[in-house]
Amino acid sequence: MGTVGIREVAQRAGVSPGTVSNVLNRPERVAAATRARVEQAIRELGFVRNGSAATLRAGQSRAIGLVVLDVGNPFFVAVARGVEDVVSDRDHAVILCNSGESPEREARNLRVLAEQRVRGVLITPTDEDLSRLDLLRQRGVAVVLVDHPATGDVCSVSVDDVAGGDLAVAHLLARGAERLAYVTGPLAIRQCTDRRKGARRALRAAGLPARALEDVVVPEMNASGGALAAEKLLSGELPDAIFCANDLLALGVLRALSQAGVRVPDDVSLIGYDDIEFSSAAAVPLSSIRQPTYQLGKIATELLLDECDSPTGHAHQQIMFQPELVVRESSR
Amino acid sequence: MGTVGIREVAQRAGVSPGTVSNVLNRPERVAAATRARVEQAIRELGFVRNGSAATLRAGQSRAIGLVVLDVGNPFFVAVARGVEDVVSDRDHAVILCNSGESPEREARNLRVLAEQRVRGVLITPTDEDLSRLDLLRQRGVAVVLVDHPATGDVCSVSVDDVAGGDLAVAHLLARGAERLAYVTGPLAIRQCTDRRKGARRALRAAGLPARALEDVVVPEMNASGGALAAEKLLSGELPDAIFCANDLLALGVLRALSQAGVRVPDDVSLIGYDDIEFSSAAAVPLSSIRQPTYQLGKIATELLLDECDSPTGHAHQQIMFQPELVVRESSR
DNA sequence: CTGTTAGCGCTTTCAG
DNA sequence: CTGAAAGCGCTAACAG
Repeated sequence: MGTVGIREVAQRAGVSPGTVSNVLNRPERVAAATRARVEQAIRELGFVRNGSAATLRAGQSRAIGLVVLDVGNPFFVAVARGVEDVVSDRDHAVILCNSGESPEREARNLRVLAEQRVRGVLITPTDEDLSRLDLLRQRGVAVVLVDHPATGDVCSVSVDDVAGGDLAVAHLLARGAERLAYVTGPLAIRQCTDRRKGARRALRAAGLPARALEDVVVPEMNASGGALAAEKLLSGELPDAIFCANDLLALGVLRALSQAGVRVPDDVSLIGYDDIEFSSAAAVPLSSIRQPTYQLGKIATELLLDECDSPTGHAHQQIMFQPELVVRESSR
Repeated sequence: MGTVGIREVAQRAGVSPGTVSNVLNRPERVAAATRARVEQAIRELGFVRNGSAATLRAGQSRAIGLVVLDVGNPFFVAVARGVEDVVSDRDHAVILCNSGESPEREARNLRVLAEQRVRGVLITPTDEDLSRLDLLRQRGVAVVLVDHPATGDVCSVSVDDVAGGDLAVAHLLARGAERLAYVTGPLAIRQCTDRRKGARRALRAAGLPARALEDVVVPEMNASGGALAAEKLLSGELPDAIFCANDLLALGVLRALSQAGVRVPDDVSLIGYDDIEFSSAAAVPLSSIRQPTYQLGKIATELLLDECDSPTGHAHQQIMFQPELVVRESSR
């Protein structure tokens, strides 16, 4: 396998390696005729630029990292689309990493991204401990928090989860629920605790005690987790209404309840969170809290690239969107 | 930002750069005491190895590429999980790329992967034209086709789509359907044509002419595509049964039909393909054709890494799984 | 507008 | 078991 480098191309086109590099990176600085010769040589030789060499030279690559909690969750897929669209406009690449809600995997992912010398990282952290990010930031890698509000010297783009939890539970209460359950993933996940905080606020506003809302914690925020939660609920006295920390959980709850002969919303009301596409198509169309997912990814990426491009004259900002209640059959 | 390289670590630990490299890559060849000193220096300095430099030196990176048709499709997400699990066991990384069913984006993705000097590529091609892959293969990059049967000198792992199409339509016919529709994405996509081939085989076996199955082609294999197909179907006389080339399409069809007041399965039977998790939770639980998705990713990756590890003593093989019919409400 | 050149940080022989 | 040194392929600065 003859190594085809910039040297060989240069030789074939009768120019110097520097000129080939210019054709690749700043074509406008090369005379049209020379450029054409070089481009032909590139084609004939099947030359493909060595990205590692370029990255090594430049000190950083033309890529950013995106670390999400669950690639299997359509919520994050939608965010990723927003990221992808902005990034490819600017001729960068996205390295998509999945932490699977595990801090250890998150740390591994961050190390790989650091090794790859990405320009920046978009991340939905697995927990409150942001010290893992310092590894990156100290090295001059820009970081933007996605779906996680920041407090200080870092950009973030998020949605008001307290408001969302409030919205969801206020709605259930308005429909007459008195005993509620909150089905959630690990409480180390910020989204989970914030949504609960909002739920409790709604309870207080209605004059109900916090114990009117029972927590059902499961290890994974997916349909299996939901099924597990439903089992727990079925083993006791069913509540009037169930608020799930995301739609995947709600879908799992819905299925398990139906199989047990419990009717939604007649026997129990149900509301999810995220308003993923599948929710409206569920056996019982699911009420949910909608978030501007694509926007989340888009804005976060713009913030990140802005920080990369002018590390000095960049003011960190925390952007927070408001969620929206979507009422469907499951809580009607 | 003080650049912390292997040099600085070496200096601090009082050893040579070569020794630090050995600690990183072949720790067993370094005396325990020396190793401990080096590891401490690494920690104290917050050293992170420069992956580009290592890749440049090695000629290839410890990463493989995975190019899928649609990251938004749970089918590919499941495949990706299989890939991820094998790869991380072997201390490699996955670069996930989305072609979005577009040959142009596929070509772009492949170029990036070539530039990154990945060891190998797993790909579900957008069309029959595999020449785009030669760019890689000529450069010694191993390639395995995923969900796409190969014919010759390349590995592939796939599921028998002709059998799947046959299974689906034979089932619909057995339930008494006489006029059918096939809702599909672009026929350039192999899966789409193979499933149709199987469908027609079932028709023949039942003594029906090929025209008993009307094609409804939409540009994208997702829920919007399905809605579009439903519109077309509603503008004419509805068939007895609808076979969709994947579950996302079927879900879209289901929703659009329901909104138009058409009842499934009473007015029209419906079956999808892939048996994604959401299908069983749909408004009308969806019949579908199940494929061993996780296995697909797992086996493909094992084949790929095998080829990478012994490029010479590697025999290409084409593995084909059989799909399975799953009957639910939508065609009962 | 084009050529020359000096590394980017790491790994890997080859000596010691 | 450890050190010295060459070079992977590319780019950017400077000279012509």
